[in-house]
Amino acid sequence: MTKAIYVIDDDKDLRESIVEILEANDFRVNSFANAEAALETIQTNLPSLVIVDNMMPGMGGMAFIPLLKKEQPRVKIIMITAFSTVENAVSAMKSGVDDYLAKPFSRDDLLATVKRNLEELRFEKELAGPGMDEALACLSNQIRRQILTALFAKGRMRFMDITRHLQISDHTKVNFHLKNLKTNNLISQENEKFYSLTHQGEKMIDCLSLFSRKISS
Amino acid sequence: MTKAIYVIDDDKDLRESIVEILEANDFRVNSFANAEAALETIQTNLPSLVIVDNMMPGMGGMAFIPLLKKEQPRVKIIMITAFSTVENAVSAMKSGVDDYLAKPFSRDDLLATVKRNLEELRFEKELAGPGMDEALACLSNQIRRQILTALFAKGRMRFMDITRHLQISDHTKVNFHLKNLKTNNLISQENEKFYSLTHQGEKMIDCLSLFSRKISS
DNA sequence: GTTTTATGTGAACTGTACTTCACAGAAATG
DNA sequence: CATTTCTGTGAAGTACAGTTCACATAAAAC
Repeated sequence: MTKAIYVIDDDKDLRESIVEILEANDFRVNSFANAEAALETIQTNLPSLVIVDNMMPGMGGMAFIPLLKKEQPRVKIIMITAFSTVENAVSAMKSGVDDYLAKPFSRDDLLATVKRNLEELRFEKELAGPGMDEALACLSNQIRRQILTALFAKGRMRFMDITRHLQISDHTKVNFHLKNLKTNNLISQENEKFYSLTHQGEKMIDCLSLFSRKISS
Repeated sequence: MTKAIYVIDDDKDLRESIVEILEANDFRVNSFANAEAALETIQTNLPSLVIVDNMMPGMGGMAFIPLLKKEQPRVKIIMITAFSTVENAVSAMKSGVDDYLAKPFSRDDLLATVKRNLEELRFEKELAGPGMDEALACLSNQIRRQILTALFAKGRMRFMDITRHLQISDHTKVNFHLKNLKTNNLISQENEKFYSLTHQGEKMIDCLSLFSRKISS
């Protein structure tokens, strides 16, 4: 379920040639002759990337960007500029333009720019994902990491075994962190007794080990 | 700078044969005929692993363990048991014994057990390291991750560019997280203007990307 | 040169993570 | 059966992370 690319340009020839190039590379494209038309469709079909000419009759590209961002904040915007001048580049950057295509541009320029921005978007989405906050916060506690490594080494342990292994006098503290780990699906409890790592938990051990190597190197 | 292994056994023959095996494998070994002698030395030369017989005249292995743990909480303890009975195994586990060697044991038994426990220790130390807490806590915030990915994509950005890119209205919030990232050496600021990723920061991007793949898989 | 934008600092406030304490039923142990 | 150990829950308190607000100075724009 890849999201759409919008192409917005009043120049029919250029617009159709862009659409043709993108569709030949299996992108899903919607094209519009002006910004107003694009805004009408945006509610029903959110784009992940927009290619827009900054010089257009009616609403120009610059006026269009804030409205677009309001509907789809994470969209990537590529602006087509007639002359690659410094002034509009700076002001457009401030409005949230992510990339430029200076006319004239080649087929390869277009494809490279589009692909690069889509890749950036994928990357940003990946790292902003909702699970990341919880997972990293869960691992950012030393006691919880110690529980994970203990379970990794011993395989399965009972509650008080873990508590003693960590040399923690207050067992309720351990219980707190165990619940946290269980909530995050890193450990599981069998028969109301033995705690052990889940598959997710084992993967986190991998991550942590790689992590510490990166940090110390 | 590898830490020492203590061998504590009143049986002179067994003790010396253990020492010989370990030293032949390049371990640094201190040997003692009784627990009291070991405790005298422990202050000046902290062991990372202790092999102790549980049946000894004077202080037995069981009484020795809490005193040992008090001095060196993270030490790994391997207990030599005459008969591998269930009862003392359970009670010793509760005292913090990490592993057993049931008499008689082979040279390979000994070496495998020692190596396994030292490896466990190294692993635990690695993941409990002081830098891990801060690094993971730093990355557990979505805004900070977004800053990192933005800097990764754009290379270098000014303060307000970052703020706008994240669509955050309150710039002081961004400043807060920037300071945090700077404190953790993930980003740096050149010429009082441009922020960019440090080498550490780039490595964290790697980690995060691997991390998200592990989580979603 | 006046105004706006950029880039911050420090204090107050808020919410969340973590700890500690008091208690309590189930299980094991003697 | 009495007692200790195991395994928890829930409330209260504490520390820290994160937010928001008020303000301030330097640079840029007009």
